[in-house]
Amino acid sequence: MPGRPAITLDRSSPIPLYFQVAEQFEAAILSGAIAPGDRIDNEVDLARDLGLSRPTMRQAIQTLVDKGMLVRKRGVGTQVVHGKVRRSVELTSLYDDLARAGQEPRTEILHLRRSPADEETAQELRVAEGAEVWSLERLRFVGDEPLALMRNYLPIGLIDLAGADLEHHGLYATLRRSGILIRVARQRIGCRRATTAEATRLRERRGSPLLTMQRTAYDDAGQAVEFGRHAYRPELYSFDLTLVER
Amino acid sequence: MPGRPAITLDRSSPIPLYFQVAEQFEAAILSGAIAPGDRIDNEVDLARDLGLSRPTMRQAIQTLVDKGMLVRKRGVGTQVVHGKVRRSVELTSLYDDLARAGQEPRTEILHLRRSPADEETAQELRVAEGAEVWSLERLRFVGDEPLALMRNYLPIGLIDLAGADLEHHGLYATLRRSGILIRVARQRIGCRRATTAEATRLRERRGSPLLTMQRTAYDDAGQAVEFGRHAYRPELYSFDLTLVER
DNA sequence: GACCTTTTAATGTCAGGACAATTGCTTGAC
DNA sequence: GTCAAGCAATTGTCCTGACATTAAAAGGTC
Repeated sequence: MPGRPAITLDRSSPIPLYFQVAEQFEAAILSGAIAPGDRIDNEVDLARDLGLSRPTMRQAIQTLVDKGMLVRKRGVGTQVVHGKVRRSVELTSLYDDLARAGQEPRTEILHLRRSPADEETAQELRVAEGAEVWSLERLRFVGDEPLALMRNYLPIGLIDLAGADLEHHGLYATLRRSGILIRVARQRIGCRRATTAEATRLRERRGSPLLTMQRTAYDDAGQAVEFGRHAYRPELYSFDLTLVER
Repeated sequence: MPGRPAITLDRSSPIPLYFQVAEQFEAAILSGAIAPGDRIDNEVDLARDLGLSRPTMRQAIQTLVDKGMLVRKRGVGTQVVHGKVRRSVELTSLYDDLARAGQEPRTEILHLRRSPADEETAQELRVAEGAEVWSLERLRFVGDEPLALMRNYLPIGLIDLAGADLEHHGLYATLRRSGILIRVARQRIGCRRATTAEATRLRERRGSPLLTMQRTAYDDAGQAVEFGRHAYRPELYSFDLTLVER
């Protein structure tokens, strides 16, 4: 029946206070210290007891509401949502995802070269059709099984991929280390039959269903940074997402 | 070069001020009155000119940032994101989606009955295995083409589906009208071959790839109110989503 | 001209307060 | 006993103010 976890604040830390509070609430929820369905204490009391202002406390709770872990009801209170919280689709690469899950991913670079952009790629990256772009094709494994075939296109001049260690760090981590921060991405998830070439690479039969994802990512200047066409083996991969009504 | 659209505020309206501002900014962006890449005026000036406080103005901008339409950069400003804003995955039903797109959807109810919950359904809805739940199966058309086969399971007692007009209103609208508000939903998107029964219903060949979506929806009390297993024809449907880094 | 420092401008964080709106419960009348 | 009015609890909205942090631009020095 704890209406709140034990929370310690470090005011000298550069980590924002609302974030510290949110983190510790999240840990308490994930560990089960606060059970699903439990009501947490009201904002005013929490703020007073922690020595915070109410807006700061509200901001902490809001971040968890946005994550789908808490639900607020005016006149009632704030509750922990039922149902285990699956990881939602995030702005991270598959490599990061797998590494976090401890699955030991491995990447094989099939090719990395400069080539003219096809029509769709040019449109997504906002370059002229036929203009040169980086073209990267990779095959990702979990253990010995091929998992995904990934084709990425990046505008030239943004980054020099030739020297990047793409086998060990993932595309997004490579971009981050070059100071390129992805802020917005638009994805389209679909499904189609494997081509012969895809089937060979992924060790599937020709015509097997593949889960596909197209993504265009934009940096914090709103510029298109990456366009990708990926294909996943559906027995090994799916997209989990949490939707929250505002 | 407009740093802002013309904004009118109605302080007597029950619609929150921050929402009024966000709506009008959104309209200006969608209409192209503010072009992608344009920087909008800074928060302080906007707040002053509109006669609002800065937190309110910030809240307005934040809602659009959350939607992926704007990007903020500390020390720099706030910009309109490039790339047309596709509809993101929202907490609405397919019926709502299609109706909004003016596609004239049509729904055929294949069956609506009470039946014992299988293991997965029972777990998702948090009822005992074998307990009775509503079982609803529908086939959705766009024009003459079957688009999706939808199987939904709802706990009994929450709502009486027997009298609902599911052919014309969609499941979520029906729930809304009964005072049940969906606040959080978890989805898993995948892909597999069609079974014979599915292929017949969807006018596909047996073994054709189908896009699948599993969803569990929770109301504002955190209770599971719906579990669904849907299958879509991949030539006619895909999932678009916008991801935003927080 | 290249490089470092300072300035400036913008968003990020936080405080404290006030009132509104909604909900659920209690109390009272019938 | 039942129903409705009132009340208390809780989140929603909005205000004013302050300082911190970051990034780009401007300026000065070598």
